Amino acid sequence: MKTTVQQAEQQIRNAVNAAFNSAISEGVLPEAAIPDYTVEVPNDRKNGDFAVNAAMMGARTFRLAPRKIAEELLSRLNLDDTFFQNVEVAGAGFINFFLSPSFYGAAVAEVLEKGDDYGRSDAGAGRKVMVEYVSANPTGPMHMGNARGGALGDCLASVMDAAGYDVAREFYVNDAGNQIEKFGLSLDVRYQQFLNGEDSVELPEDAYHGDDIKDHAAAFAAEFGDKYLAVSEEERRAALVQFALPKNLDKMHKDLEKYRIVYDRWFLESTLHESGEIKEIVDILTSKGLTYEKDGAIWYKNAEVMTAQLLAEGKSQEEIDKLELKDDVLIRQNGNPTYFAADIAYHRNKALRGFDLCIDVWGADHHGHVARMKGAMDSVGVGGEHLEVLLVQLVRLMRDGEVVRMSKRSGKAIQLADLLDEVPADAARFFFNMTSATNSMDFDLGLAIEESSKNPVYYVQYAHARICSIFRKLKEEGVSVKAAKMADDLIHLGSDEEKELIRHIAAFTGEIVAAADTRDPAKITRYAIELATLFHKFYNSCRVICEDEAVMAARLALCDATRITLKNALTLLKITVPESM
RNA sequence: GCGCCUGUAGCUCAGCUGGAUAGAGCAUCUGCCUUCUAAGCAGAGGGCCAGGGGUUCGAGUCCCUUCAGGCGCGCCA
Repeated sequence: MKTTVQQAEQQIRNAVNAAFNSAISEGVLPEAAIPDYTVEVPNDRKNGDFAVNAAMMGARTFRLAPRKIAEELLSRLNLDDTFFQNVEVAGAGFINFFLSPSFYGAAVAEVLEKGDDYGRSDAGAGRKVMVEYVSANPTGPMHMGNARGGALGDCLASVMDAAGYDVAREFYVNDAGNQIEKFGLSLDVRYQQFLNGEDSVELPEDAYHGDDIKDHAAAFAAEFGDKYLAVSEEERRAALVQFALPKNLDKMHKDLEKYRIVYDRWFLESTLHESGEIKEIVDILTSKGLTYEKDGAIWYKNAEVMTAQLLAEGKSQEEIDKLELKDDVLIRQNGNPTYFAADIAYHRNKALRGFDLCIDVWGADHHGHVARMKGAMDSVGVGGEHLEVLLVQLVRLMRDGEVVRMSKRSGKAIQLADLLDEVPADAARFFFNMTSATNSMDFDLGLAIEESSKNPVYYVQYAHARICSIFRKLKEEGVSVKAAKMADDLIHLGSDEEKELIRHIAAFTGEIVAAADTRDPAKITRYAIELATLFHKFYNSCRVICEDEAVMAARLALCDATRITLKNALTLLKITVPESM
């Protein structure tokens, strides 16, 4: 079912196309294809509610001045039975359309009718999409980058769901491989240091230096004493990992839940090792002649694959040479598969589960792996075009105007949990979702904590609470108003403030689709802010509770439509919608 | 050196597949509560859209180039 805005746009296209056809058949315009024009919303309302650039686009093919074409079209435009009451030619040849009251009534009625479903559409046509995000290393606590990636991935998943995709949320747990060995080693050293003193063993530079490791070791020692000093190093480390890893994962679950992120599935990397899927990857690549042995390791011919791909894309050999493409190790000299090998297996696994599209949210520092991952997916026969990587630029944490380093290993990192202790989840999610992922951002911790009441999230929530307050007051006073739900009842919504508010409300569905298409859920955050602004303006200029019952009924309907839209937008972002503040 | 991202108001950021006079919040200043929530509204100041070329009816937006900043180029993940 088309939204009111879509109907309006369709009406414009029908009228313009019909005008073109009759102008051509009358011989006023030469025989030619109708140009590919756009229907857009002008910045300045003086230029109409919608504008069409067809005359300019057609100037060349019709060999006529845009203005002249526009005039000819204008005289042939039929606006009967449309949402438009007026058209004009302006500027370089724009054809500007002005909405009639029927549109505003229809738009509000649409919201009231759809309620909680308002904003949802079937634009995504049920395509199966997986959004994988955060996927933080379980060897330590989550940091600010995870907080941003989490907000982005989670809201993107919601937005795509609302846009009609069949969405699954997933967390990839790196519970195997090198970093787990390093985790075990670090725990082991701390365990020995705890029992035998700081100087008994030295913690290697590249091990995990965070306090969380010490805490785990101490807890382990408290439970098992020095029992594990007697067993083999291998056994000791395995026991330590088995002790600490579930605790970390449990903490991650809890922290993310506090952040309102709940996954459909936590996918364990270890299952890929156990199932033999990683070995399968190596076998497939080997059977295609894409591996070789060197220095006791098995390598993947990334350079060869990438070169072929880039040549096919039209790149010159010279340009490709400059990239200095390198091959990658799949199986290390020690027999352990690399992260890369496991990751290929994981992405193949996703594709085989039937997802049409897999969106990975990665930190921007991983961008160098995007192309080779897609290439590798092609190589194992699951099509790299099904993978889309969303790179989130890094968050720079500021405190008192100074940059705080975010190294997980420094032990001084600000963790997601710390953030959520100080900043409400509403504010954190909203803040991280105001800036598009392509932009790096500064998160001023002091500002977020001390001045959180200045956060725009309150501004938006306040608009909602204000509306609820109006309805509450009516109820308290026992005033009953005949519901204005039909477009005809809403004819009284005629002020500029009312019309602007309605136009913005009417754009909600399209905004969600745009946010899904561009993978930019921050659009919805900004949409909500704008919606709140327009409501506050309306509220200050138009009294809702007033003498004229018909006006009051119409304005209450508009308030309700605004409330519904605000609620749906914030709910999409998993931000609470208070009824009073 | 090569690659990715970024450069718009004092600060943080919008600006949809190129459209008409470049926008908002914060900050600064001035007004508005005896009537629905002042966590609000109205108004003011503040800009060679980093610089330079090009493409066309038209460029903040597309292409080339220079400069500046961030990130990455491991048998790390």
